[in-house]
Amino acid sequence: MSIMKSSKTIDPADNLKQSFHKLGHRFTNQRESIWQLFSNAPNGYTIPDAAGELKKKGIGHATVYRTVKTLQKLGRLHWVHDENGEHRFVARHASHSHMLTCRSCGQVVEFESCNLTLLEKLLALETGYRIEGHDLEMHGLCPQCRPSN
Amino acid sequence: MSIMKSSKTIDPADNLKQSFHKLGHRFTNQRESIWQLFSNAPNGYTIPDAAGELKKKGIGHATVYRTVKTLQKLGRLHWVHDENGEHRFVARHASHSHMLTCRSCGQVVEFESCNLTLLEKLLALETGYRIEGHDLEMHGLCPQCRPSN
DNA sequence: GTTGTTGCAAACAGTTTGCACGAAA
DNA sequence: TTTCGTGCAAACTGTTTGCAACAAC
Repeated sequence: MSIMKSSKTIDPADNLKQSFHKLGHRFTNQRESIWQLFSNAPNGYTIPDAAGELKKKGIGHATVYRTVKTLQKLGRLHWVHDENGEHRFVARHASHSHMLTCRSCGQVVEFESCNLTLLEKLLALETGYRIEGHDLEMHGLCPQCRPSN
Repeated sequence: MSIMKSSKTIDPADNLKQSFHKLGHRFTNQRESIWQLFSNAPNGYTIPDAAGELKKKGIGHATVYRTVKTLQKLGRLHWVHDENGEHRFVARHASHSHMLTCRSCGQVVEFESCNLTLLEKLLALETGYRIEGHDLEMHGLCPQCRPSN
């Protein structure tokens, strides 16, 4: 059994409309375009870069900022940290997933498994915190960027 | 045996000078002040907030930005994500550690254990990546902010 | 004395906000 | 028709850079 993304896939694109409606938001052409851009970009985009692309379609950058925030809230976008610490936003296709990124070319691989529930329980016991969640990012070099030895 | 920070503590403050020298950097009063500020702040600071504090001592904000980067490179500072996604920098007292933050008051607890080596090996096998490291953050509510039930 | 570091100011980049117009429900 | 979303521009915040004076070595 693989630990890669596979099961429990998020509602496909045509359900995006309903996701917006559930939050009381409208589903506009702009919002669909913005989601399409990220969804088709395996390495994601920083917001300024995405706004640059979307400007070609006449979408203003303020709209991009506003929509990325909403898509984050909906769990559709997830960020990873660039080399320089910038946030790059990547489409998320599973309800709980993490990202493995290549520090050289930026390629992103999504994975679902993480054995952190035990750690969360221990931390809760030792600290008294109510643990609500975790953020995990893996980084390294992808097969193409890795020295071939 | 606790999973909290305890063992393998980083060189204490008087060795900070040597850490800078190892990288060919000078150890100035400003750099010491900046480290002191973070080191004494359990919840850390965003850079603008830290710069605000340090301005009282006549330290310019450009110096704060430059020094925080260096302290990061030295492994002395580590960031956590604020509620709004801002980076808050926290002093790190162990060579490998992660942060558990309270989403309400911002309190930060440092911990060392994380059982991620197995996951890293599996991911390497499945993806062909050479895994170089991981970033893990836990978040929740601290005992003071947690509803008392 | 040499060279890296600082503070200042200015430039720059990233993000948010106000508002009249337009589009979704 | 009502209300929310959009684009534009302006304001704002965060970050970097150039440079002369200064301090660490």
